[in-house]
Amino acid sequence: MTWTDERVALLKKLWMEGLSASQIAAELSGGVTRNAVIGKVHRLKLSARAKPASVSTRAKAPRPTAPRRPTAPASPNAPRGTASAAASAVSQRRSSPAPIMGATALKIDADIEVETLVEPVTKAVELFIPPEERISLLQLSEKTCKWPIGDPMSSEFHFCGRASEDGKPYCEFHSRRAYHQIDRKKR
DNA sequence: CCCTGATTCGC
DNA sequence: GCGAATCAGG
Repeated sequence: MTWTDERVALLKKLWMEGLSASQIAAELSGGVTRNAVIGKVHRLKLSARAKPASVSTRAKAPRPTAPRRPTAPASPNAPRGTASAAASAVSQRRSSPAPIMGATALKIDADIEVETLVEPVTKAVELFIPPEERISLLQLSEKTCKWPIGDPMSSEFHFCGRASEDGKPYCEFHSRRAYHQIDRKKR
């Protein structure tokens, strides 16, 4: 398939409406992949989309230096898994499914982070952790699941604490809760 | 594992 | 110009 004016127009429209590249690819007929969409979007120089304002930290140009095209169709080899054992420093700043916000007044500014502080702790906890396994904030380590459970204001508040594997911040169960799309539907 | 956009570079 | 492969991140 080629990029006809119509297809490009639709691409622009959908992209500006905020649809993801894969969604747009699905709309456009012909085996168009999301990569094709993204590539086109870049060529059209319209990757801006509906940016709120500022936050244009575009400092991300890796430049791997290594050749990218293997030429061979499907290489059984997976040159992945590079160096990762030396992990060590476990940066654990953001990405907390539930807000830890104390009652203290932390200046929140007008950041977008706010949305994150809204729906996390819906109703009851979906996973019961035996009291023996519960751990407090101070007991968290690099190998414990850091999924918060309960009301931060309550004395019942605790963290999952089960083993988190491979440098991940959460155990397998909560890793899904954290990353996997919950309502991947819509459209 | 799922997904997102960003980038590179052979074609 | 195109887009698969790859990266980096949630």
